[in-house]
Amino acid sequence: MPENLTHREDYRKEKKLRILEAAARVFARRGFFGTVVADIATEAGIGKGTIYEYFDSKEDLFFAVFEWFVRQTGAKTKISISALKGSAPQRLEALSESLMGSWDEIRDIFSLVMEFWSASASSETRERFQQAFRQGYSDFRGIVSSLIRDGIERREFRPDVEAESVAAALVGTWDALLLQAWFDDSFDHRIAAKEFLDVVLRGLSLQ
Amino acid sequence: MPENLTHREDYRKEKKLRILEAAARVFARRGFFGTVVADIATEAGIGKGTIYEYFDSKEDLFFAVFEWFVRQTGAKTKISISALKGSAPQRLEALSESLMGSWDEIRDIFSLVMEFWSASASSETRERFQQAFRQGYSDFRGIVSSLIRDGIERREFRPDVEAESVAAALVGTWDALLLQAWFDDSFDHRIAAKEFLDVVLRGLSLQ
Amino acid sequence: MPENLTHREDYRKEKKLRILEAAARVFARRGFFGTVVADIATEAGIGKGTIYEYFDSKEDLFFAVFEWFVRQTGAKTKISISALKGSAPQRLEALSESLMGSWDEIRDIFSLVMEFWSASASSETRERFQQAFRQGYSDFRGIVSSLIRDGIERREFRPDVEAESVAAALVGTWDALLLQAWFDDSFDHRIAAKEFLDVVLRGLSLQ
Amino acid sequence: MPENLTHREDYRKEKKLRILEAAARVFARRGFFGTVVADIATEAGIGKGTIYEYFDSKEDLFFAVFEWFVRQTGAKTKISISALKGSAPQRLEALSESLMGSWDEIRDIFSLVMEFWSASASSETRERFQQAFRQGYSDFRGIVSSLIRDGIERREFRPDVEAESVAAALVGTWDALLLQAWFDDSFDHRIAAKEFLDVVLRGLSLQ
DNA sequence: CATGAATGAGGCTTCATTCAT
DNA sequence: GATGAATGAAGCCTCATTCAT
Repeated sequence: MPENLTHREDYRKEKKLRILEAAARVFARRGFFGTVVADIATEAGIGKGTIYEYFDSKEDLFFAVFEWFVRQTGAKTKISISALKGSAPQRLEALSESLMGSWDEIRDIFSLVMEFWSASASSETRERFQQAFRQGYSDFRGIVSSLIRDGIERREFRPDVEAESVAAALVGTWDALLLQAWFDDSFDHRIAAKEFLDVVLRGLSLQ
Repeated sequence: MPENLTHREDYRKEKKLRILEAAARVFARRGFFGTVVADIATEAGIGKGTIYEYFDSKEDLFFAVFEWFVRQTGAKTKISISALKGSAPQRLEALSESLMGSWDEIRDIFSLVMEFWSASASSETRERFQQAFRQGYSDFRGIVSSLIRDGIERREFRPDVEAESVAAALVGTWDALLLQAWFDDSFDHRIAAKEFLDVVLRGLSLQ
Repeated sequence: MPENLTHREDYRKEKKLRILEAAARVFARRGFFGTVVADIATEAGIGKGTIYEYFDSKEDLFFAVFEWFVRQTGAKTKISISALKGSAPQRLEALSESLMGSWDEIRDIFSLVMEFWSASASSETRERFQQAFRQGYSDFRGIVSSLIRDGIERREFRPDVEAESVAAALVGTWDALLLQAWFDDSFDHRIAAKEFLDVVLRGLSLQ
Repeated sequence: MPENLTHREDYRKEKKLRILEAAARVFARRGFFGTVVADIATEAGIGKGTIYEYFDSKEDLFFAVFEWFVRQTGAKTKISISALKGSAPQRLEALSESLMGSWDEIRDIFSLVMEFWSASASSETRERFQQAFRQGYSDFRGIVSSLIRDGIERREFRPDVEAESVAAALVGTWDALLLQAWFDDSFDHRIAAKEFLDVVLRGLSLQ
């Protein structure tokens, strides 16, 4: 019986994931308000009613997609960051390149991020989303600032650098460069990131 | 009669502006989809139908707000930039402070910007909005990069600096810092901007 | 003063007629429900509000157009009929040709007739219109049947002919032939009327 | 599963028909523009939204009613005509009586026909309806004219009769007699048709 | 568990009519 | 008298959600 339950749970979990993936695609394509629940069902190859067996509402599903997406992205980022080697500047460069390089993956879901932002700007879920964003940005800022502090301790960066501020700005820069790439195909965010980080690293350096 | 016509036209133009302002407030508060046309009418203190005497549709009104907003912001920015004096680094600092300082004004309309982004992420108006954003970013990038090139020519910045890339990144950074401030009250974007620009200017400097 | 009043009345009467004519054109073009009062004003080259100085409502105007049209058509028909000369068969033929021949004039207002019919099929004015139609048809039937009775008395038609029935049918035939011509350009109602009347006259004749 | 599908399809088809019938009643009662979609739903005993599960729009439903009605009427007429026996004159008399006799059935849907005419006189569907009318009239004309040609061949009618013209006129006469009966209760279309056909048949006869 | 038929609240938009100028 | 700006009732349609099968 426990095994049975487990099987059933596995089944549900897998199905839930299928719906999640389908929903992510449709939301990214059409936006939250532009998306019709029936479309998600069609995309997932199931009946309309089935979605409500797994999620309470369209909004609930939307937020589940959001959380799933954030968790996924966060996990990937943490893994790639923890794998970084070398000096602080080298690690920052590697991080930047990793972020900018994942563009091809990110571009498909950037529309989704825009939707999350949008949802955070309106509707009652505003607070819910804002908090999640706050958290996500904060986590990332923390990682980068600890990396910078590490550099300061190792005497790779100037001691009077405000790690928190620089981290916040850098995170923002990367985000905004991806944004510019998103709505402007001709914009090369990789070069911009590389050149800019060069300047920043020089500014951080002891000399 | 020409005078009469002029009067009428003035009247209509002014009324259109009043509706625009009311719409901007409501759209900022509730988002495009969260906004009900009746709310805009109430906010403007007029009847529902009157809006349709001045705008073809809710979407039309929304885009009109957008264009009006972009035009306004763009004009203000250009004026404040043209007024900048001093060396290139000084001008960049002044620009940064000016942007970050206008936060109190901007914060009220940032929600509106989010809405425009949102609208650009979905629906058929996507292209319309994306292009406007592209243009806006591109304009601003151009201003900042010419400022940097100016600095290079004046030997205030290193000659091997990629003005375009740095400009794109800086513009993005400011944008993203405002964004972080927008959804995180405890985040001090002014300090972050100041500290970060310090680093960047040091990185740009000849030494 | 009486002269003054007369002038004013003349002015009003003429203006009313201008509105009537404009309304007839627009109603014929777009139908009652498809017509927007503003269009009539534009067509008449006046302001929207002015119409309500001369007519109580859109429906009132519509009915006024109808009555004006019926009066006009009726008057014309009576005149042309009273001018008919010759034997009863000859007068029927002349009448038929006159009716069918006025097609080029009628075709432009047939849409209007359709609208009147339509209005009679729906809305509260149903009864109003139905009665007018009844009256119009009845008048015309009366004219034709008296013409036929005249023929019977003159021994040009068989004595056992039911004048009323034949008149009703003939009137209907002409009406329906014009209708067919109206929605089928390739249909030649003149030939059909002529050939058919030939048969009918032969059927009415003593031999 | 195929059986299941068939069941579902049957169910939908039947439901669609129920809506069609309800819509026909309401449209006949109130006209196209006078009809509110909610009324149809009430008449059909279903919810407003359900109608849109089966028809794309009010106009679509209206045209579906029209087609259904035309198909039904056409089918009935063809059947009754093919069942006619006897000489050509006898068959024409039988046809006339059959048409005039079905008045009690027709009267309830004549309002509907008026609505179709109305719809054909306005809006973009004009062409759609006009063509259907053209077709219907043309079909009927064809049937009657072949009946007449048959009579000519059998030497029951004069050889110089223009079958097409007479057919067109006869069809029109019947139509118009029903029309007169529709808006004038006191008008006896049966007698008029009988008496008139007498005259026409006499006119068609060899003597 | 899965489904899709049914629903009705709610939103955008139209337009006849009014009325201040 | 003439005008057109203003209005709000009313209608079509969408779509998230429910629920019987």
